[in-house]
Amino acid sequence: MKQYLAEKVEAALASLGYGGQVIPVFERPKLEAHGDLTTNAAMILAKSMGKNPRAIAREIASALKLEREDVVRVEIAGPGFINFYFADSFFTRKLSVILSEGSRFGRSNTGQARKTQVEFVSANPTGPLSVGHGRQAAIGDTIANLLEWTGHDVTREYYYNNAGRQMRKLAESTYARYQQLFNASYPFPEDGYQGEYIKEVAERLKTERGDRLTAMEREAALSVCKEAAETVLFEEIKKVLARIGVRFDVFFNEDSLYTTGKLQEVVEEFRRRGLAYEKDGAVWLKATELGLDQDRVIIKSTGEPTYRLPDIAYHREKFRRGFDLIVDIFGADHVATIPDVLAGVKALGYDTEKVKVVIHQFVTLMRDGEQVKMSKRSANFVTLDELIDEVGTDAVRFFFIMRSISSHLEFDLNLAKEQSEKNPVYYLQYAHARIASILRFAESEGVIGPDRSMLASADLSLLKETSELVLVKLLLAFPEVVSSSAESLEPHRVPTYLGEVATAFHRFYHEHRVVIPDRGLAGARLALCGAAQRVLANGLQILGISAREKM
RNA sequence: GCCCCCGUAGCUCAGUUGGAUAGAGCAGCGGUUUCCUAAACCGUUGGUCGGACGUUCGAGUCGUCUCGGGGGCACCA
Repeated sequence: MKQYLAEKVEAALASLGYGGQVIPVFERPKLEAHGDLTTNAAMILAKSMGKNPRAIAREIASALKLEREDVVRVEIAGPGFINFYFADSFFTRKLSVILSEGSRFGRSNTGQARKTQVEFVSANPTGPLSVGHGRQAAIGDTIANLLEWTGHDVTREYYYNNAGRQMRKLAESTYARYQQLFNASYPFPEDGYQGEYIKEVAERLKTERGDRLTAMEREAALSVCKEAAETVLFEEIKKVLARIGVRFDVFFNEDSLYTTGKLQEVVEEFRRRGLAYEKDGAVWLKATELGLDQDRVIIKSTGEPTYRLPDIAYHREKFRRGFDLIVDIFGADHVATIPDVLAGVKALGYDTEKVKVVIHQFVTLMRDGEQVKMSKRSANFVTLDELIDEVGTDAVRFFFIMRSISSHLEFDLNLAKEQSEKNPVYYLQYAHARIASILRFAESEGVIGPDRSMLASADLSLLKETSELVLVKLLLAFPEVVSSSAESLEPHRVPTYLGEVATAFHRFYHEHRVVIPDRGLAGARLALCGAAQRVLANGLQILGISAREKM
């Protein structure tokens, strides 16, 4: 419809001699009284022409040649908006599309099968996933879903490092806990990982290998400990991710960049371009030459790379693997590293416009109106696993997604657990279940058959009530919500929209009985119910939340 | 000192990429069920969009400054 109007308005503009000076853009007005679509083309034109916007709007409106019966009214309003009003039948007719497309309704091909990578979580296997990782997992997976729904060819990727200092510390911590099982006074490293999970790994080692590690050389034993800890922790991480419905296509090991010489290649490339130099025994990246405020070390004087070098090399690999769109999802604590990495990749000749960095803010857990203090050292550290235990997977995913990514997220544990109307997850699921119940009832009354195929043949023009039409229009907006949400990488728009759908449905349900003696109208209303259920189900699927038949 | 995010109703947050009279949920107050799920619906109270200046037909949205909260500025990741 936008397409049709755009053509007509452009033709009108051309006939008035305004051709090419403005591209008419249409949007849905906030207020229903302002029509179904509106354009501000006249106001934009007024600026460059120095004329009265309302006068131009009137010119355009009278030059419009609309032959369709779908547009019932064109109005000039406010400072110079041109508002278009469509016939109710235009909307109700399109409702059948929802039923015929079913689980595909809302999908589009705006992504044009572009090879897309979404990198998220990327936690090193040094401990259990935190609540913050949980938010990232939910955001990443939902963005990946949205990109799939808009026709991208998506790879979900997890980047991790099982080498380096942190893992060394993990090995030493595990080794110490293992030794303590035989000798309680064995010293624990000062900056070791305190968590209980380390003790569990040690116990497991004891079960599997007895005391044999105590007799081994320290380095050899450490290597066994490292491997054991890594294996156990990664299993745990994957298990928790699976609990909230997140799976990855690729686990990319940072270490592979070392063993295949990729890091060296990048350093050589920087040298060749005159962007690397040595100072104080370290290798520096001339970041100042790339527009940043200070040069950065990429290889320490010890010979070890800093995190920047592998990150740059990794991103270079992303490009080399042929991704057209690269989405990185990071927590707010990583913001500072991004400019360096992007500048480095750009210096290597890659188009960093293809990299979209999504930075999410932190999560605070609230219990009984008080903030739950979380620190890795203390005992009240809440893991993602524990959070899922407490509130369930649907609530976890919903709560992590419902706020905009750039906002701090206040996670109210009491609310998430509450099985009542206050809980926004239940509100959506209830709407879906309620519709399922209506359809079951209609079936038991013999109004529709078990396969529900007759919904598609209902006479939708019978839908004339306000609350019916409000719902119809909202349902038809779903594909646009999906595509704009995907394009802007803002998954929170989906739950916001679904909440509106649920509200519109509940209102319709409250005002009008569905299963009524008038079989024609009953059929139309059942079709509307079916369409609403479909939109809710598809939306919930994008969010990775279950759509329930009963509650 | 510098960089990033946030500041909108008592609380938690939306706000269609600069549009028309700033919205929702919760909390408060008042209503709705002989009927397909009341985990629902309706009405109502509540605002200097942190503040100042600017950009323009038009600013919650953009720019500069400022105040407050959070995060970050290593040869840690």
